[in-house]
Amino acid sequence: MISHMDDVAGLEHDRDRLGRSSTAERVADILRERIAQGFFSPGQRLSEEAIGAALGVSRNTLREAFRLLSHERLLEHRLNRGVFVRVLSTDDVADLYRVRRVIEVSAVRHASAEGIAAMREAVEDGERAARENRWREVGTANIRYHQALSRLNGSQRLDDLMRQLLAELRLVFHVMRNPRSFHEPFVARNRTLLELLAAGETEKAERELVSYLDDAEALLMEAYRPQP
Amino acid sequence: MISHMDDVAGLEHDRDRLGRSSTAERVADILRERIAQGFFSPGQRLSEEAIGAALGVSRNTLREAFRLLSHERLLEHRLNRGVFVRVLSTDDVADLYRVRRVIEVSAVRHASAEGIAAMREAVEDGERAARENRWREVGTANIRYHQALSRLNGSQRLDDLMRQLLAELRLVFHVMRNPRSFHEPFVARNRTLLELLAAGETEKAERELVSYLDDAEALLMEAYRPQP
DNA sequence: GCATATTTGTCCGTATGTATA
DNA sequence: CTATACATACGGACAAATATG
Repeated sequence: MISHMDDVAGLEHDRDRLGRSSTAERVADILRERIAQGFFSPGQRLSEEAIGAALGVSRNTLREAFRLLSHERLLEHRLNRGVFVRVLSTDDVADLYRVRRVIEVSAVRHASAEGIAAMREAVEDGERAARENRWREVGTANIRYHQALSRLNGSQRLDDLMRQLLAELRLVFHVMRNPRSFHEPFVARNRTLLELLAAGETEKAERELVSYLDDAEALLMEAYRPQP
Repeated sequence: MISHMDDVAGLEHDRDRLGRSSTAERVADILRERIAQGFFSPGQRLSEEAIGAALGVSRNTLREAFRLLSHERLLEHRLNRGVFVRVLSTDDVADLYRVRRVIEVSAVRHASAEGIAAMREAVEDGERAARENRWREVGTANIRYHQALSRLNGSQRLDDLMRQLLAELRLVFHVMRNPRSFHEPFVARNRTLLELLAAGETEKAERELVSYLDDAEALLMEAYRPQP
């Protein structure tokens, strides 16, 4: 019943969630979640027919959902070939970290008390999850931490960009076979950066952040070597 | 003949341009250009039927083009109401300038010889156009100048963001009744910033840039007062 | 407030073009 | 080179929402 012929990555479980605002957006929400959680792997082709049937929507509607996700760079649209889950190149990863440096370094210079409080919550959630060996939640808290950091800029558009950017990076995180070794070092460094900001040590914080991002990028690149 | 019943803002003139890659993208290119040049005004509703007929494409294809432009924030999609040319609020303008400050200030810190050369070309084009009172081209050169500045960051994603951001700002530029008074002061300031960068005066350049953007924003806000 | 006309949202069937085995 | 599978694009249909009188 759960896995009959038309089922695609368990999509039929989401079928009942179709009932609110715009159909295409709801389909996009479902697919976005599936991609983030790794049910669809980078490079995999998403068939219009199979997914449309599994979700019970027409191909026209599904194509609109594909468009949405293509513009978030989670899917890649190749003309007359179909849509594929995005495969990030090492150049893509490098570019994502260039953008992170620009946004997050700027955020450090706009630090405010309320903003820092939101970061503190994320740090503590991460520390708690780490103590209990829930490494996936450590990763989630880490993303929340960097979103809170980005929010110091006070710009909705930069928040959106950051959210999209971190969603893209999750495509890469799935290649890390050992989530603990990837997340563990940054639990303490999130705390370090936070306390530097709280103490008003802007320049030290900026240096720590740049080194933090350099190290994270290097770690990711190392694990990502095999791919093109 | 030029203006018969089905004609919408002269769209039929673009009909022969339909012949290359993906139809929806080509339609989006045409509409994007029309919006940038002010043929469609902010707040105006774009009828699926009228434009589809004018361009000779089906509603499904046109809707895909609308999606593309909605995600570039040039169009706004209201459920069951249709798509409208985006109307920027003063908050939107403020946010756009916040993003510009982050990206362009960061760019100043990444200045390189080749990048500065591209900026110099744009400056000289602008100065030439200003001497010959071609104020619209002054505006175009100014946009090229800031794109070249942004490119100093060395990030494709930031370039894309900047391009989109400047396209959004053009929605606002159309409310300026006197393009000369808006563009003229910045011809000289573009030159000033360029020479500071070329001389390696990074800190002075950063201060000049921030003051530049503050002034531009204030000027725009002033002209934009009436709207919500 | 009601009834009608218009427009969008969604789906379907089909013909054509394109890539790949 | 042929065959197959698939995406692209069209046109028509109907329901639902909205605008208009």
